Amino acid sequence: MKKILEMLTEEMAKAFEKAGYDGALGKVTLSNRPDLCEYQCNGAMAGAKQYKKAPIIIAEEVADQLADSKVFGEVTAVAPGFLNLKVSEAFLLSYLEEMEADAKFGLEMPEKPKKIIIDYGGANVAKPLHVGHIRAAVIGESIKRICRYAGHEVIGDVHLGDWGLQMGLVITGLQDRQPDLVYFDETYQGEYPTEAPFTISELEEIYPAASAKSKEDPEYKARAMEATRKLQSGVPGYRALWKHILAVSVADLKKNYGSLNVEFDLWKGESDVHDLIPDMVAYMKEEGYAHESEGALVVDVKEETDTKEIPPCMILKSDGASLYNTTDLATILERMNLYHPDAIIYVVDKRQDLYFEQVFRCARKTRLVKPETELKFLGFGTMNGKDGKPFKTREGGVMRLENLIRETKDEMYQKIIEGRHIPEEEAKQVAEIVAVSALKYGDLSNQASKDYIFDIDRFTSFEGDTGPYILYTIVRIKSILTKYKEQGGNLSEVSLKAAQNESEKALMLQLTQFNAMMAAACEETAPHKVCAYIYDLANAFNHFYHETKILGEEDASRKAGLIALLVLTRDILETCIDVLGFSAPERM
RNA sequence: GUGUCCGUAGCUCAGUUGGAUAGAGCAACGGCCUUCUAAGCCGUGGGUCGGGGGUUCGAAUCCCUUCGGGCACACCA
Repeated sequence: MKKILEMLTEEMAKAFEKAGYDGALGKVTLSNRPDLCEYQCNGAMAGAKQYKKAPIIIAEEVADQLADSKVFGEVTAVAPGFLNLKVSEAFLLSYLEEMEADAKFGLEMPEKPKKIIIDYGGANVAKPLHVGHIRAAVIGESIKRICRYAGHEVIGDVHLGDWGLQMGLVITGLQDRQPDLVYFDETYQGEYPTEAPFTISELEEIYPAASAKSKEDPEYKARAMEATRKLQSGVPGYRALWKHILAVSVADLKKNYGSLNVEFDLWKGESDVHDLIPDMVAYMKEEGYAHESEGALVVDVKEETDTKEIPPCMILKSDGASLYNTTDLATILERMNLYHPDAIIYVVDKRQDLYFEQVFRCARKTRLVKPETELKFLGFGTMNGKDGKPFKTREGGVMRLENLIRETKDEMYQKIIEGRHIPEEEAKQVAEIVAVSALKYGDLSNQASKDYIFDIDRFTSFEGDTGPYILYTIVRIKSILTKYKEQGGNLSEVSLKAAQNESEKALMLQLTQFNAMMAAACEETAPHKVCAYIYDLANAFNHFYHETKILGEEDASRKAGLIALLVLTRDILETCIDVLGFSAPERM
């Protein structure tokens, strides 16, 4: 289904042509003076020079051609040459009817859907998620859902940090605590236990302790490195232990991501590509892409057009060990082999911009990807505290994601029971749903690439541009629809009617923008556009709601028309919050 | 130093890709509930779009310059 602006532009282009001007001048845009008109066309001014005519003359001539337009209800030429436009109620109604009948509310599906992999986890095994992980999770999840809704095939990958020295540290730390574990007996031949010899909270204690110790004690670090080596070379006990660590960790991560409605299709990690590295490195050497520099193996990635210095992409350290670049490149290789994606999107802290630029260039140069494969870096900004500096706990430490979520839920719960009489169980459930909306909307309503200030009081507020406000609006609609059904109404028997007043028309016009908005949000990977849209839509609805009696409407046909409008509004709002990654309760 | 992003109301942020009088929310003030959820709606005040120059009919938006800030610059991830 065409976007409404496209249809209006076509109509306007015809009018320009009929009046003897270039149809390309007929571009219609949303009005920036809603007090004067709904849409506008500035083509007359653009064409003034070309035709050596006063813009207002051109505008008037074009307006004359639209006198009996079925699309525009009102066209006025205004000095110096604006064409101020209002659409006809009949056209608006037909547009909404078509939208309503469409499964995607008028959003056109791509002719060739793309296969997209989104890498948006970055969680590390044996380490708890902290606030730094929330943006990747929230933004990545939303982009995944937006692209999926827009008709693409999207695979979300958590890409765990499950390999390397950090695992060696955990294993060494564990060995000190439980030296008699069968896993450390290298002569052991039997089956290993299926139960892990530790819990997630023990794991979370072990890692920081081991990490701290290795920094001051070189001997300890050497042991950890040896453990890492044994793990990577496949010593059975170490592998078995590692599998336990992975399983216990992943279960915990799933729980935490799950509490934010974040789900991954793939739980792959750095370990999955370990075996691909030797061949990949050999290939890069053989083909002459990689060369030695200061003892390390690197691939030059600078280009002549660069204005800045781009350091080479390092493949192997001077001690021959692989590093982050190596696994990232091997991961690209694996993804291409297994999934043949058209695009890979990395939702990562924007500080890694240059690093990913190097990796992408290296992947292209060494032909790990096809020339047409898109590698996209979607960098997000830092989450800061009210002081504008990176978010910290009151004590100054890094806050665990779990705690942040819990605090937000507690805050929400307090607000919900304040001055209300809601059963405790329901209040708790609602608090969870609303808290997730507060956190996610607070994050997503900002442009991803910018830093933003995390303000729990603001995000959990029911007033203003917040998640709870959006949910409240949806709940209001649901409440009316429920009552309508209780009064014997049937939602499947209602049909839209032409707008009868300004607030109703404004709401309808806002609804028509859905497809264009969603297409832009997908194209630009910009969830904040969805937020801005639903905020406007919620405002338009609340304005309309205030002025219109719905259940009290006496004309049954008109009432059914209003109900149909409510249903469509609810569906659009719920579709939008769903792609943002949260949902609305029935009551609140 | 090089590169890069940013600077819009007291605070937090938009700004439809160059259009009319730069918009929201919060905070402040004033109205609206015997009527579908007032967690709402309506209104008032608040701006040299960091500064300067340019491009043109027209600039918060494009170019140059300058000031201020964030971030990144090969053996971490």
